[in-house]
Amino acid sequence: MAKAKRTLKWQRDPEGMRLRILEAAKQEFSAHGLAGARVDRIAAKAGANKRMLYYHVGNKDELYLAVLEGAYDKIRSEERGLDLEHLDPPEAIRRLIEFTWNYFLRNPEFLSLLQTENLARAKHLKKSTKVKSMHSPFVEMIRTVVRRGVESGDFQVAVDPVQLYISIAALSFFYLSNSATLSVIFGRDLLDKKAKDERLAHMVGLVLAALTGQSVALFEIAKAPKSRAAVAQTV
Amino acid sequence: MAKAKRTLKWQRDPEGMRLRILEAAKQEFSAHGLAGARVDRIAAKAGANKRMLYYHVGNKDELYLAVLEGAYDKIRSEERGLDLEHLDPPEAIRRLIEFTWNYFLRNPEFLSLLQTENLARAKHLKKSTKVKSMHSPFVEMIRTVVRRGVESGDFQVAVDPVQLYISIAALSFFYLSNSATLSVIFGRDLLDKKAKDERLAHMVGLVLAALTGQSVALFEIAKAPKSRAAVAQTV
DNA sequence: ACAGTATTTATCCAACGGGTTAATTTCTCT
DNA sequence: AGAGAAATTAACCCGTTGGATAAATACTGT
Repeated sequence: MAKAKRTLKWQRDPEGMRLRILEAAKQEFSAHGLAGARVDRIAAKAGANKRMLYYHVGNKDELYLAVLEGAYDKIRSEERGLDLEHLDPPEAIRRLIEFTWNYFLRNPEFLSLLQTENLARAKHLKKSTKVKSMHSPFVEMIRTVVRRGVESGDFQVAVDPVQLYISIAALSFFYLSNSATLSVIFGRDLLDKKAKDERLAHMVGLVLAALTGQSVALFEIAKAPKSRAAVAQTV
Repeated sequence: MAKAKRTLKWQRDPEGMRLRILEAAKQEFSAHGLAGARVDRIAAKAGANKRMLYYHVGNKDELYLAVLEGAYDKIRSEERGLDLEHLDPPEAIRRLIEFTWNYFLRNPEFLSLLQTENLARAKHLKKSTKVKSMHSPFVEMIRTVVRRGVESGDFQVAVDPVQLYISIAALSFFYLSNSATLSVIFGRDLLDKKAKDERLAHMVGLVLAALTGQSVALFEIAKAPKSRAAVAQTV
């Protein structure tokens, strides 16, 4: 009460409101998909009136696209922060895998949004001029890392960087985005600490072994799960 | 007109009707997700009345679960048909990757259904007693293949079969389920013949190189896309 | 201080969509 | 044949939902 002015019925804050709306929309769309998302819930979550969504962003579809573009924007900008140029090739690849894995872990909504958009066959993304111009810097990074690796003799073969990029993303993405069904099927929790550590070790080991021809130390960890079975538990 | 009896208003065909409903539901759910699916459209597609869905299967959720269970049922039964016991380890792994890839290609609805279910955090699958008992036979298959490979010296290291299974699935799954957004981002069609051939070659090469320590012939194809790559395939 | 504009609230509504009710038609068994 | 059960149709119900309209309230510059 005793704060600055006295509490008015409401204050203006267009920028803040827009951000809160987009954040709420991100939550809602990633939790329920496009069709399952409820405009009213987004409004409520943003502490706003439903009319505000239309006023500040647009209708449901525009809202969704804005969220999607924001998500791409965010990952691309983080990707740019990671420079692999000065690392030796195997270390650069390891770093890349770790970044991808951790980014997905820290931003589960990103995974959900991509799933949702792919379910829609990228119908919305195709309309976005924004996203099409945001190339991932990774592909070129990988290209030079691979070239350096081959030249130095660290890597036994030159892979197509796009394929490698997709594979690295795939190994993390699928594990995390499908962890719910996989956990049911395998009857164990794929998201507990130990399982996650093992997964990261496995991925790094797999990719580096393929590139260098030598199985990496970390790969071995996954190898002999001394079989008090890796489990830990689910549901 | 001049057929068998004369055309009655309608014939009875409970089993056929049930199948048509489930098939239509599979299409609808995989195309639009759970929330996006329309019960009326399923009925129309099945050449039936909406009431029939409820009569033969149940409400929307039950319909969805039946479809999901059917999808798992199908892949598990095909998996069982694949026996890798008599192949030498590297060949068995290659076979496994090819099967997975081709199955996903031939059954795109399976991918969509899994995405949908994971978006729902496997809420429905958890309720299915059926699916929980249908363990994939792959894990045990892989375990013995890996053991044989290590013993014979073909493989340089013993991987955890669950991790390997997930990785093999991941490499195909992600590429296909996310091909829509990836195609937009890379500005090229990941689903044309050439791209698919290269992808399969890359996956086989990656996994086998990791296991054996030697880069496989096929791996090279991806590198220098001379592309008349292996394969035979699909769709 | 006040006029004009930007921001927010309070209601409303028409279409949609899942599900239900009740009547109708075909089949089967005796 | 014909009665009872099974399968199918047709019509309706009603809460939900995206979106729109109009009025109120807070700012801004002059």
